[in-house]
Amino acid sequence: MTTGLAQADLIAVLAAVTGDAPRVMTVAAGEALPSGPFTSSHRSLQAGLRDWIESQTGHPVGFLEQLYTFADRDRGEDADLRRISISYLGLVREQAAPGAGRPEWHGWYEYLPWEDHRSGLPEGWHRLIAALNLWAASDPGRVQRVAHAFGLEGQAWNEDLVLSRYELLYEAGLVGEASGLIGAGLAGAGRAMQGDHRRILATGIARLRAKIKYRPVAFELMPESFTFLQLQRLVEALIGLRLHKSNFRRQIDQQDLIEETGETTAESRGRPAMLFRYRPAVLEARALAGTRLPVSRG
Amino acid sequence: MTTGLAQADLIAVLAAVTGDAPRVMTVAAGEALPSGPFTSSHRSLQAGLRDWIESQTGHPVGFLEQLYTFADRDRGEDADLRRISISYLGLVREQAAPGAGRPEWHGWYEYLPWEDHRSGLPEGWHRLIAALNLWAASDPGRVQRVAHAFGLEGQAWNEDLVLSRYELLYEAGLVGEASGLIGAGLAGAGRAMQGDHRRILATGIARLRAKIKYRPVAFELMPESFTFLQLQRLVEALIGLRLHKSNFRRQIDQQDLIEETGETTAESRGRPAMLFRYRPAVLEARALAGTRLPVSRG
DNA sequence: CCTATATATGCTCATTTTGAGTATATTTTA
DNA sequence: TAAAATATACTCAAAATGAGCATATATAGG
Repeated sequence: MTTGLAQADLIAVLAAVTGDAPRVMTVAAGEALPSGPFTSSHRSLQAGLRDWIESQTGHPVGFLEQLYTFADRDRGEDADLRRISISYLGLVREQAAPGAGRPEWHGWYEYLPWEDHRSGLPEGWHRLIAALNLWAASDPGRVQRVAHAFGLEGQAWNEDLVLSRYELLYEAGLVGEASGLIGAGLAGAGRAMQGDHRRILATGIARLRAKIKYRPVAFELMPESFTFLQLQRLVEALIGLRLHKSNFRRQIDQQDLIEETGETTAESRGRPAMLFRYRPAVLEARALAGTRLPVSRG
Repeated sequence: MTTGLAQADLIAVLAAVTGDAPRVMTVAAGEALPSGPFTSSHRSLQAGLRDWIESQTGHPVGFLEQLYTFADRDRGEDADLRRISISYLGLVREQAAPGAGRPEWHGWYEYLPWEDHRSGLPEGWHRLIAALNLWAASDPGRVQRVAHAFGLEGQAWNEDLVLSRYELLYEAGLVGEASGLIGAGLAGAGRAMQGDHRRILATGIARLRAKIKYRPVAFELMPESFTFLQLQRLVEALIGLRLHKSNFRRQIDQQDLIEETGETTAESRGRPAMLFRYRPAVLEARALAGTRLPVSRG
């Protein structure tokens, strides 16, 4: 056919953070991302998805951004009618699930355990790398790509390369979806999802990790008031790395992103921490990092 | 309807640079971006678009990346069947157009003249800003947004905010599309395009300007060998700003992105410049800028 | 009450990166 | 041969970053 008719779906990567566990909203007992047909009952994609998410989670979506549109033939069952999936990344302040449990939240490192480096190398890392290296050994190009994506052979671990890593594992047949068996596969290779949902999750995490460096998106996931350490733990959860405490502090308050509420926490032992709130007015006014280019003045 | 059936189109922002003029491929006498229905004769979106572009331009597309998927109701003529447009950004090394002229290349600042600050403030700038301010005056929020997007009132010009600026001009009714009249509008407000094509162009330019800061995409637009100044002029054309010559040099060769070919140019007067070539091998190996976060070692 | 421990917050300092400008080299043109 | 034009190389202050240490204020246990 040449008409361009297609079946259009929406699919969402909805992220929230509880304590130090980043989570993603799932359906089908944790084996799929929420999705559904794109109906014309809403003005726009964005507005429709927003309403739908709010009805599901019971809470407004602070941040919602289009991720990617997939339309590969092998995604469709019907050979004539193509399936187009438009994916979105949304950030919500997590709450107790409404209706006691329908949309389930799962820790996203269940699905991508090799992405969490907060406590050194994750469980199953060495076996996973060994298997990857075995697959790569025959081809110098593969060895190069694996070393780059996973930070081997003296190269630094780059937390943004989430999608490259997933794709390499997929090519190597090390994630369940590749063999068509959900839940199969190596220890350390994580839990599988239906179709290409885990790939979409990887895309969402990659986008979020990249974005957090130049846009204050972390605040979309925080409660109204919070301590510095809570903010740091949240960012660490998202990027899967530990941060340097006082340098993180310095960076945040140099940017004038937050202000004291005047109150302090009474929790835990140790000196009580000051509480801060986000200053959204600043967001628009700021130059937002921006240039790496040596712009000329005058 | 609730089936999610839709009419799917592809639309491309194809960019090239000639001398110091950035260009975009157009059809319909420069009033539209090239587009067409998405047919199932190709394995994937990307592959299909790539073939199509190569047949049109006669040259391979080096870089091709999905931009955004639009599906607003007001884009469709038929109320029942939604129209989904999947837009792409592609970079090509410009050549003489094949078939003597069918796909026309137009300088992209024809459409967005307020974006070119290489020679100070562009023509018509003051009238445009005056008109914007008039529109904004009634609402402090608008004043704030305009000042931020256009770098007024002490705020710095941020070359990445291409889309915000176009959207403000649209809201203010200062671009032709807003009134339904192509070619109408204020001097300095640029040439209009059909439908939302100019908005898609703005999206593409914004993406390219952002990307060039952390990915060596400029080389996709350069010839095989080139001088430092040619490279600088190309980057300046894309971001619409002048760069500091020796700092630009330093930045480029600190990154080991290029190497000498051993030859020099004989053109023009003055000392001949060394010729360089891009070292693509490095691309994969490099850490690619990355972190602005204070990652902790050990 | 005093001390050990835990957490929060502040400070220092060497190193690297950036911004801006100046100096030298090699060519063409008058 | 001098002047103009372009290319390439240095210099240096300011700002940002990375790493660690110091001080403040709480709790817990004796």
